Amino acid sequence: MASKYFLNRRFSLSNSCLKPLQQFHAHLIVSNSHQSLYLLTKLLTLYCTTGSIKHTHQLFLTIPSPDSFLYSTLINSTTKFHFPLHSIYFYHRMISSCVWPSSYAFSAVLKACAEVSGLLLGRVIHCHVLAFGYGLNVFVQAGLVSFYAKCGELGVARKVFDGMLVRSVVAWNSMISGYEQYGYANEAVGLFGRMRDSGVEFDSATFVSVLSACSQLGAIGLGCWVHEYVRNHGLYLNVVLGTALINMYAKCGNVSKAREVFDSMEEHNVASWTAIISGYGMHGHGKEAMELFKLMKFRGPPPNSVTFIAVLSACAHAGLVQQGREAFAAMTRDHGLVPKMEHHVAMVDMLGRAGLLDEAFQHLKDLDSVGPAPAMWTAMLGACKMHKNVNLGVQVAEHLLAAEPEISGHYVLLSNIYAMAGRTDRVEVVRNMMIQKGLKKQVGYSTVEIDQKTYLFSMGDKSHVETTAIYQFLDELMQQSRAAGYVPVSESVMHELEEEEREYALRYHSEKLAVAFGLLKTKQGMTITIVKNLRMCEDCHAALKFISVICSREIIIRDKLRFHHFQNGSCSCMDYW
DNA sequence: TTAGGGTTAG
Repeated sequence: MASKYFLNRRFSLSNSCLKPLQQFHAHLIVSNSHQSLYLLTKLLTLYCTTGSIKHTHQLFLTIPSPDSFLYSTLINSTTKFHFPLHSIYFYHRMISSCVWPSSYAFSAVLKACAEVSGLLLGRVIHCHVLAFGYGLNVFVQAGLVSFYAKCGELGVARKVFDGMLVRSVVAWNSMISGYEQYGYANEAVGLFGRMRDSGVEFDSATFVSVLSACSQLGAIGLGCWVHEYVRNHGLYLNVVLGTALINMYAKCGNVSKAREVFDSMEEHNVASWTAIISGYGMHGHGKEAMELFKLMKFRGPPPNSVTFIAVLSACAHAGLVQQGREAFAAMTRDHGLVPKMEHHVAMVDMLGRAGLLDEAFQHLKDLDSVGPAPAMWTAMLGACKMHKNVNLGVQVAEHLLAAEPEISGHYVLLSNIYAMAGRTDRVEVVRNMMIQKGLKKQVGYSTVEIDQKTYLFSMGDKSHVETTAIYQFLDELMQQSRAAGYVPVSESVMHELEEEEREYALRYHSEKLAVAFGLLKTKQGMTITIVKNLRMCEDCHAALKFISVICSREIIIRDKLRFHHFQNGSCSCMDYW
């Protein structure tokens, strides 16, 4: 319903804008001005602005000898209004008509290539850049850096970037953003450090990418530095920068700071609303997430598909099943949004976590006609493990292993389920299957940030210079924990491939090492924040409750799915994860 | 004599 409304609206908007343009065009012909390339260029741009590529193209075909400027403007406009294929077509027309391209044409067509992920085409255009002598043009070079970075060719992007004699802020931003977008957050932060040293002035786009990198790393120290800089230099907190800050604070463990930023922003859009709802959700604050969602419906922009993923996920992590069901129904009923696979995954996850395994399974089976995605089976399998339903778990795992036989995580989950049921014979079978297929358990790692520097630990890691002190301190902590009543949860390591690794693995999981290091390196009373790439294991979850009491510290762990705040012997997730 | 490259939520 809603999309139909927007379609009609767009259609009528185009129509109402087109008429005066057509009148203007008619006027040009009547007054014999239709030979003026200047006026025709203007008219082409305006047609493009209305979204009517058909009229733009038709007008172009009537122009006998377009010049370089007209082509550049046309390529630029078609790219700007998201007709990348037309942009590439007009570029081709220009080259084959032997019109000498300007540097402007290259910036624009490279952007169009990036939009369609046309790596091969972009490479050809890179050759043209060199052939036409624009290899050292600052704008074209920045365009190339941006193009290669967006296509994930970070090495090539970096080569062009390093070869620049003058590096504009946009070139720096493109390179930093490329690293961040492809998950190389450390490289993004590192390059930002070099940018600081080089004396180039940052702008809000620099900070948006750096803040996203901080979010990935849990690097709140650097994130706060950026926030301070923005405040001290009077940079306007636009909606994009504000959203990046909300996301950074939420993902670095400080959701109340995220809320402060949200409240201080002059303008909110659907992304900023979604960011704060999602932030509350990942910390298990479902009530606050739903209150904001209510407020959004009352005075914000209409929620979109991403907003509903955040809402359903917030309900899942807080056990708000009824509200989740209602939101799922409202999605189509009130907002005309068709649930995508991600929404179904969130529903299965929510119902499964709440122990409503039959309903979750039914939701999954109802999608049989379209074929439920592996992610739905994964959510279902996770729920079976959580609620110790071995029979259903095995049934679900069979589907999942048939669909994705190469994902080691599925085998690990299944072996956990067998281990819980005491079926060590089956654990062994699953383990052998993994060995036969040459699959290895995904390596878990945890990071902790101290004085704006991020330290990474993996299981049994001994690469750190202070390894001896860290292990000694961790052993002391575990000893004190045991004296206080902690019992190791050995199930958590049943999936380790080698027998002798188990005891060792349990004692020196990456999150325990990162916590020990964090405690050693920070002052008493300071909160420790750890980021883990996988879900945290049950044993570490149990141990950290004790450690939070022994050290009188708040310990925050962000795992693959959500946040855990350990304080005074309990966790904010209430063991509901 | 008209114009450019970079940035948010899952």
